[in-house]
Amino acid sequence: MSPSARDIRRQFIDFFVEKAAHTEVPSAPVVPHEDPTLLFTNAGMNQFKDVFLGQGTRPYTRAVDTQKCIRAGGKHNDLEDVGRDTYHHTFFEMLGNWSFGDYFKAEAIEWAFELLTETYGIDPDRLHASYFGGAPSAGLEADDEARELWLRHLPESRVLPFGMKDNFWEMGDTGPCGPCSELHFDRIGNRDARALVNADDPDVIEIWNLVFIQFNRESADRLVPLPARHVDTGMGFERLVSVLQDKRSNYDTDLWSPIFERIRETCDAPVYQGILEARADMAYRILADHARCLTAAIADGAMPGADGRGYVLRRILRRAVRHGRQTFGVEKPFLASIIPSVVEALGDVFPEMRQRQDQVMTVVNEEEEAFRRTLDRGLELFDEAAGRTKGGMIEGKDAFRLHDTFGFPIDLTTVMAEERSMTVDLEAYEGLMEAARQRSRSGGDETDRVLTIPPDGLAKLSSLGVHATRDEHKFEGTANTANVRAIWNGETFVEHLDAGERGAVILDRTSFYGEQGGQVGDTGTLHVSRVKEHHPAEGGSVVRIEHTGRVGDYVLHVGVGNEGRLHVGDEVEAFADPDRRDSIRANHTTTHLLNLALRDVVGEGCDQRGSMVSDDRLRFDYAAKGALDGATLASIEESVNRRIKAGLKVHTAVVPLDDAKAVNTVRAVFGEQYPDPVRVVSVGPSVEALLGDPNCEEWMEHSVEFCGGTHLETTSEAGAFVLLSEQGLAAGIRRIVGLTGAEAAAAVENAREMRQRIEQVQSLDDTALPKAFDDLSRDFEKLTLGATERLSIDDTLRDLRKRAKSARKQARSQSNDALLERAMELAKSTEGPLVLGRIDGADKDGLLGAMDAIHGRNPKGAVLLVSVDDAAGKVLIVARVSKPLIEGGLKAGDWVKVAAQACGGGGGGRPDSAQAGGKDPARADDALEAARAHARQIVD
RNA sequence: GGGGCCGUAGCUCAGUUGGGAGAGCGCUUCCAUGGCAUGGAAGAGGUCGUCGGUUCGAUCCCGAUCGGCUCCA
Repeated sequence: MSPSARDIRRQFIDFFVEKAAHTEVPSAPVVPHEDPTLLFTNAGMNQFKDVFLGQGTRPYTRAVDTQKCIRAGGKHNDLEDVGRDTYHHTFFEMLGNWSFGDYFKAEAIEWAFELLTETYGIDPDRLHASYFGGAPSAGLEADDEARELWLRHLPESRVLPFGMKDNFWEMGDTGPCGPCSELHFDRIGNRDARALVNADDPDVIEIWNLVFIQFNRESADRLVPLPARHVDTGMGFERLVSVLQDKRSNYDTDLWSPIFERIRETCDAPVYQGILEARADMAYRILADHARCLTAAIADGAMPGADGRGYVLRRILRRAVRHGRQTFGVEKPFLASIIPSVVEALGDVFPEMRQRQDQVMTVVNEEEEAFRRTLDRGLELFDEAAGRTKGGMIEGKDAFRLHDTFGFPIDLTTVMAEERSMTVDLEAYEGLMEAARQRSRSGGDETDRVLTIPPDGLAKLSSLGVHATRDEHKFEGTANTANVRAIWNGETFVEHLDAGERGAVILDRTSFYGEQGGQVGDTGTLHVSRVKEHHPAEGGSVVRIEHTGRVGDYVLHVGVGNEGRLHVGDEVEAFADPDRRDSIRANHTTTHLLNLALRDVVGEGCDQRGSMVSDDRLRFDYAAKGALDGATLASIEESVNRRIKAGLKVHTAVVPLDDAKAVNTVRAVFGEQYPDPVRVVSVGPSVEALLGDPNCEEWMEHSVEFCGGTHLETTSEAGAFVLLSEQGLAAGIRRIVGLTGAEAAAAVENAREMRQRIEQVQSLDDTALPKAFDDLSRDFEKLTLGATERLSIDDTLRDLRKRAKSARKQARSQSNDALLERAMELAKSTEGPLVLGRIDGADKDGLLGAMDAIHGRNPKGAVLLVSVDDAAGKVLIVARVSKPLIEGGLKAGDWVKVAAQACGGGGGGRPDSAQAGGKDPARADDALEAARAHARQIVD
């Protein structure tokens, strides 16, 4: 009887914990925290990257874990391979043991061999070890140390050297690196499988990679030995299980069978046969893999969306839905019902999946519904395109449009075409695709580049001896003296920044707050106080800092040189703009109060999904089912203001994470990884009081959050809070925008003035009302107003709008009556087929109406009317000509043109009906005369 | 981060050399009708997403902006 996946995982962890005092570390979220270079966590080392880069430390030097990984999108993209073979997955677990400057090769190799052969009982004859065979061209020697260690257990014939590609690990172009050593397993056995190692043979597979980090690469040809050497190992869990359960495919293990069973029930599918080429079996594998991936990602807080990792999730979900529909013919949304089987399989190891199961299912369901809607729209276009094919080939531009606008992958279009015995012009499609890619690439903003430093730049920084910026005084923000350590110009590090140049300045210490945790960075100035010795003649310099950001543990002061030249090595006085900092502090503390008010008013479940605190407003995104009504908004606003008025003291303290987590009222953000110790921000009670009695009921009245931002000393400094808007962001997520301080006061004042104006307008009579109402309502749209005020004012305006409308209508019908009357008089007083006249004060519709009235009376003639609008300084001309007269040569278009040209304008239209305008009301009669002359010439 | 498409009546959408805002469904009223999408007549309902520009004139052309969809990196 083979061991279960659960046992295998447990044995791995226990082995390192018990055998060698490793600390068991939970898997990091699959959505990386503060690492923009990474779409998803894709390797076990991600969560320890800062340790390897020498930028961070851990309270332990030996760790063991199973890490949730996603490889989809980005550089490592396995999405298209999933389902086609037995071992590619978008989501998988990576087992690993780690040494941070502790043990090295001997122990790592010894334990790896012992675990596999003794604990797991793998036949040593099936194992091959690979080691780094050296690369003379790169100046690297063979890793004979590893070779010797393996030879203690394995014969020479199964300890094999490989080159850079297979056995030398590098994080980037520069940075930590080192040789690695892998264990390969032969699924068949009793043969000489040497030649099949690293040869992409499905039966001779790599199961464990041991990386020995011993160098730091400073440049393409310079390697320096590291003082602290690390071990980073990774063993693909799914593959290991297949080996230990003696299955040739990862999918044949008990990790997948419960999920397959659920798919069979849900989709009413034929039983899984395990055949690689079978369409149904492929769909099984894709559905199961994608369901696992979606569960992991969404449970860690990712959402399907239009860009970045959200877009990757959307594609994965659609691919799953498509296979369910096309292969199993499922019509209803079905994907969500597979999720519980994933949670059942993995929920014990990754409890967040169990906690968030309902939410994952809701999100998946909504996204599937949305996909169905675009699918329907695209189907119409497809039908249309199919209808006008020539020779049964769908045009490339139609296929492209389906892809680009409706999200139809090309293979879907091809399949649908095949079902109708048609083909797709793939060549033209590819051409358009490439053109689109080109267009997309050619854009781009120069100024953004300077805002961040890529990973190799970072490595360069540390090799230049630039240490992490000391920013412990960022909470006070007082001016400080600092030394310029580096200047980044967006491409490379430079020695100086001239006036007018843009760059990012790195100081040894700063009191600027770098953008972090949803709080914007500070702005300010850097003044040179003492120039570096060897260029004293150049004098001082000032740099205006427009943004402060963070990369790794460095704080970047991004700005433009104002005067002089700033050199690396100069001493500067750094001033952060104090007023702006105050506004940010007010908005940040108020954001915490808002978070608490939401829980008070709406209840649990409205968890924070993000926030943005800047100097002019605050933004808070949270999970919610639907919109909040006016009364709810009002009471949230009131709740925040009550706490502001109460003048509560804001306390901060850095305390052990576990102690802080125990406090009952803490609102932590899901999926966020908090440092230990963590900074606690408490509004009201002191942090000592909280920790002294973490379960005290009273705390629930107060806001306590883990937060690294800047805050007020007492809440009353915020002045007031105005809730500006509440709107939907994405399925299940809503956003509140709010103001504090002066901005809030202005919004309150705006509302007061607006109400006054409404009262004035209400007292107007019907002639003045329409225009006054238009002005009022236009200003209302533009005005910054609190959401509750806006709602209630909008209510008042509704009645007024009705009144204005009917007043306008009545006025128009009255003026139209008058116009018609004058038109009839004109017609009566004119002899012959031509009616020309001037009816001032008519608008376009009125004039056209009058013209029609005359035409109705005189259907065989021609009419041309002129109206003067003195206020606008314009002349309006309309004309209508009957068929017989058109044939006689009188065309309405020409006619009005002649008239318009006589009063400084132009115009045109159809032969039977035309309009024109002029800019000179004084010459309106000239226009009329010109028109009369023109018509007489033709008609008479 | 960059590109493409879309935004017109309560709903689904038409609307080209730039020249008078439409259809179907729904709604209101009246007439007819013993029936599950009943027939007929009349009517209401529109800042053509918003702001700016070009023009005598913009739903239409141009620019910005907001919202929805979508693709690429």
